[in-house]
Amino acid sequence: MLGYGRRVTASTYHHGNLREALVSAGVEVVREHGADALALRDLARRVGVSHNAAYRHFAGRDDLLAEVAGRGAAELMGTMTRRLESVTVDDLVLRARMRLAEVGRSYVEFAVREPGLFRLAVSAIADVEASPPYLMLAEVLDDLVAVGYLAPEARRGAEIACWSGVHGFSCLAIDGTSRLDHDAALEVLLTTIDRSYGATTGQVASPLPGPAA
Amino acid sequence: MLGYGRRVTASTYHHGNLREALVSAGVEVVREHGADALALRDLARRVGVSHNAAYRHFAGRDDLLAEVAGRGAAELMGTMTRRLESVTVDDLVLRARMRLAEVGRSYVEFAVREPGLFRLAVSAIADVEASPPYLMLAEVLDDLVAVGYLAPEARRGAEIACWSGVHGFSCLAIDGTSRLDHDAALEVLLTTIDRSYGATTGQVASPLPGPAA
DNA sequence: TCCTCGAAGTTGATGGTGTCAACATGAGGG
DNA sequence: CCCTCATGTTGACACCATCAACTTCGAGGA
Repeated sequence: MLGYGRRVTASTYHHGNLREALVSAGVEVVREHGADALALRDLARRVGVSHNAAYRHFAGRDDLLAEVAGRGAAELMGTMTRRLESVTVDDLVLRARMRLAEVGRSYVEFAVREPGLFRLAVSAIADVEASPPYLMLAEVLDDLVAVGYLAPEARRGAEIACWSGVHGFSCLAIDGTSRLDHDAALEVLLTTIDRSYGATTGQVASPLPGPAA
Repeated sequence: MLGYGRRVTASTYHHGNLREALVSAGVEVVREHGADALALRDLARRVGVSHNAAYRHFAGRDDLLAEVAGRGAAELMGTMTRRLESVTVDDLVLRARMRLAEVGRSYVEFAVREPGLFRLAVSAIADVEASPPYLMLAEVLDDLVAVGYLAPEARRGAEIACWSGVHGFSCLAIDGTSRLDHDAALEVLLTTIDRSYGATTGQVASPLPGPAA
């Protein structure tokens, strides 16, 4: 037997599940107070184990933080994927445009909803051009070219341009003390990008439908 | 006399200049190692004063950090202003477009050159819509409308959209481990914005001149 | 069945940090 | 000339990360 599923509330010497318990406690702390507030000793206390127990499962604080960052990134991509799939429109061009906008909206909304996890996840991105958000954008942008809305000559580097826009908006919205969350501002940003891309194929910007509401 | 200009290397009991010495030491630390690495005790050591001396001039670590953030913000605005004024082109429309691009370039370049100060300065922004970068963008965008490149209907919210783009690019470029500094990517972003604004008045995007080089 | 061996958890120490409280100094105004 | 009080100092406390040495206990072989 694999030794998991230890009996509840039994204070065994061996926790049996420490690694997972620490990570999920870590996620909770980062969610509520940010990555700076994560302390190994505090986590150990919460889980009911002594300080230093964590060192049997993680090389140190940074290692645990990296694991938490992974959870955050996974959560972000999960919600983005769901939102992408929720776009159901028949017109191919409109559908592609709305998918791009929805990627941006879901990204920003996650950042605002989970600033702690968001900041940590982003700070852990090693290779920008190999990261999940980049790859998702790449797909959506390819589609935009395929349906004839974005000109192939303007395709190169579009991932970074789009990501920069929504990422910067997210940071401005959650950084510092004042919150800029005005939905209208985000729609302006998304419209700006959409208009620019339409212009590459001479299409006048028909208004982009707003959020699903 | 104002008690300043104390004699060099004289180990007086009263430093005479502690506040300034602490702040500039703080700027140096943040510049080289980031805000997280700033420790009051370390600063005191560098300045040759005992721990706790700083508490005669600052309420605590956060207070000192705020002062350093102010210095960073001032430096950022200084370089941006100089770069803005360096745009000397006769054609009014082209000049306005280049000024917008130059705001973006100088912002990103500062972030890449001084990531520690940049991050700290941005994190200290209290009211986004009253911050110096926002106000500078507002001026440039007003100009863009005045010369007939940006349509008045598309003017609203443009500060946030532009700032989001360059800010996000900056963050992606300096965050995490891998650096994305590819100049070409920034030009793509600036072109995307420029094209979008030109489209609002039906102007086809004549290529935007690259960096002064 | 028993025994051992190593993974998992514990205790303790070291050196770092921010911050409070009480004390010491000495420069400048009365 | 001396007194005052802003400016520095010393000491203490409570945290923290991390290393080293010790303890426990579960699983697998004899």
